[in-house]
Parts: sequence; C-alpha cells; structure tokens
Amino acid sequence: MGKEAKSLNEQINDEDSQLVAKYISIIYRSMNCLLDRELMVYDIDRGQFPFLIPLYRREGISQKELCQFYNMDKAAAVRALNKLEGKGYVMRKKDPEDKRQHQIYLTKKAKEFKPQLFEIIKFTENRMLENINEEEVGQLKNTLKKISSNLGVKKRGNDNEK
Amino acid sequence: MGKEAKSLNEQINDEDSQLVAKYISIIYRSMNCLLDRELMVYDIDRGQFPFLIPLYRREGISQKELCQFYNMDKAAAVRALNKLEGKGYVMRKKDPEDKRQHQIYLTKKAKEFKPQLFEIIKFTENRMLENINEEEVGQLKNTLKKISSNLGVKKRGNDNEK
DNA sequence: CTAAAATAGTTGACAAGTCAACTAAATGCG
DNA sequence: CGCATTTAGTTGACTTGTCAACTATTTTAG
Repeated sequence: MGKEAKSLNEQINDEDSQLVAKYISIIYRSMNCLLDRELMVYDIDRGQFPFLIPLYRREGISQKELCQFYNMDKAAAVRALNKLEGKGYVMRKKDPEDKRQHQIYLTKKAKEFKPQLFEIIKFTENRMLENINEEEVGQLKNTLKKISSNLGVKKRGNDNEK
Repeated sequence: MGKEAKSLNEQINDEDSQLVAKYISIIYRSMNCLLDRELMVYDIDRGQFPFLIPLYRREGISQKELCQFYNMDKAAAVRALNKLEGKGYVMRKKDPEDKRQHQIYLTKKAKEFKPQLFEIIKFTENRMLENINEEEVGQLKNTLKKISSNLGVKKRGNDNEK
C-alpha cells in the first residue's frame, strides 16, 4: 500500500459523503473532544456545564425547564444535576408551591466559575467557526434552527401529544 | 403551570441560546432518536449502519479507513464491526499483504439490506431538511464542511503529528 | 540485520444520553 | 369529595463513543 495518500473521503465523493447527518455527527464528536480537553483542568465535565448556562440567566428554574432548553431527556438532567450538586455548583430546593418540582440555584462556586466557563465556550465556538465570516455564521445558525425545529419535540418518553 | 406558554428559550434569548454548539448537540441527539425509531424494526442499530455506507462503495477497506471516514475512534469501529459481523452483515479477512489489517467485506444480507437502509437515510435527511431550499442546503453543507475541517484531525489517541 | 518506532486492531474503564418503569405530588372529573 | 390522569423527578438497563494501555505486526535507522 505504498502511496495511498488520498483518503476514503477523497476517493469516495458522492452524496453519501455529503450527508448533513454525517457532518453533524462528526462535528458533535470532535466538538466534545475539544471541550473535554478544555475542561480537563476544571472540576466539571462536558455533560454538566451546559445546565449552568440557563441558570446564569435565571435561577430557580426546574429540571423540566432545563431539559426543554436542550431538548434533552429528563434522566440526563437528573444525572448531570446530581453531579453538579455533588461538586458544589448547584443546590436543589423543593418548590413550595408544587412539591414535585425542584428549584435550582447556583452556588458561589458556580458564580465564580462563570468567567472561565464563558471563556471556554467562546474559545470553542471560535475554534469551530475559524475562517467563516459573520454573515455565513448567521445563515448557519438560521438553518440549524430550522433543522432543530424540524426534528423537535417528537420525543416518545417525555411529552407526547395530549 | 396555568399559562406558562413561553418556553425558557423564548424568555432567555441571548447569545448563549444561539450557540452553534448548542444547535449541533440538539440536532445530533434528536436525529439519533429519529434513527432509532426508524431502525427499530431492523436487525441493526444506529451505531452500526454508518460503517456499511463506505463499504457499499468499496469493499475490502480496513477499520482504519472506516474510522477516517467518520473521524471516529478505532475502538468504536472495532465494536460496531463486531456487532455487524455477529449479525451477519460483514466478514473480516486478514489482509495478506499486511497481517495487522483487516479487509472488510459485505455479506449477502448487507447487500440485500441496502435499499431499505438508503430509504431510511433519505427519509431522515429529508425530515431534517424539510422546508429548507436547495440553495440553503448547499450553503449549509459547505459551512459544516468547514467546521469539520476546523475541528478535524486533532485527536489525541489516534494519529498525532509526526 | 536487528533494535526501536510506528501502525492496526483489541480491550477495559468510563461518561453521556435514551427509554421504560417507577414514585409522589397535583390536577381534573364523576 | 375521591378516584383517575397527568406531571416532575428518579432509577435501572442499555447503547455510543472516548481514552489509555496493550498485542502483534510492519517499517525505519543504525
């Protein structure tokens, strides 16, 4: 196999190599690796930090609302918040008006971590979007938003019609 | 709960709700759910079928090449191919010229499955891209390709510089 | 030629995330 | 009211996928 310089992607260059689904999964996984590396020195993982973001805007929201923010399974939220609580980033309080729900609050540790976290988020976002101009990014977000909403809301376990 | 019609995303509508990273992960997960549902009736899972795609174009390629096609970890390929082999979709042969490598071939079962598989792939792709015109899709693929290459190749375990 | 380095594949341990089944509280309807 | 349904959260079992450490070949340099 002396000079097999061309990758499979260069040799096989048809529709199936250009699927949006393929790009999405490659980007998702690569992005995760990048985040793992950036977060390595901190006491928090890729699966947990996203839940802090909506909380920085508004504390006291419920796990349900956090799930909706990311269209994510309830079980994932429980587990991420358990870890965040264990590591001292959030506190859960029973909602006095509806004892099924929790109200989630940030600790001092989480508030102090905010600048570093947003630095990492910005870094990652910039890294992904290197050499892509602002207009193109705007168009991208627009299209991705449509795709999310095309796929959206059709979960089975969580909240079905009726 | 009475009239809490606005979701968190509608209330909190700043930069952090518009991150490309956020859209990517929402789309990735929703797309997986959709695929799981479509594949449910077949004897193959979401983690396995992607490896068939390059094989439909060219048989005999190695696990390494399959990994490169998806920028995926070697371990993931081993496991997916073990399942594909177990279910009778592929066969592995030792490459006679380099006994470290395997050459991977499709079975009759895999070849017969091809039309249904491509139907599902097309369905999923169409579902994601509903109401998005061709030009926009082209632009999207273009941008996603740039992002993949911005993130690309910087794996630690697999093949580093030098 | 031979020892060292690189490469393909494998395995174990782990994180993330889904689904399904469950609990407990709240709501709705007879 | 009081029973049935819905809802928020929890748990167990499972699939994907990563990293790190390992084996067995192959390649490279001395």
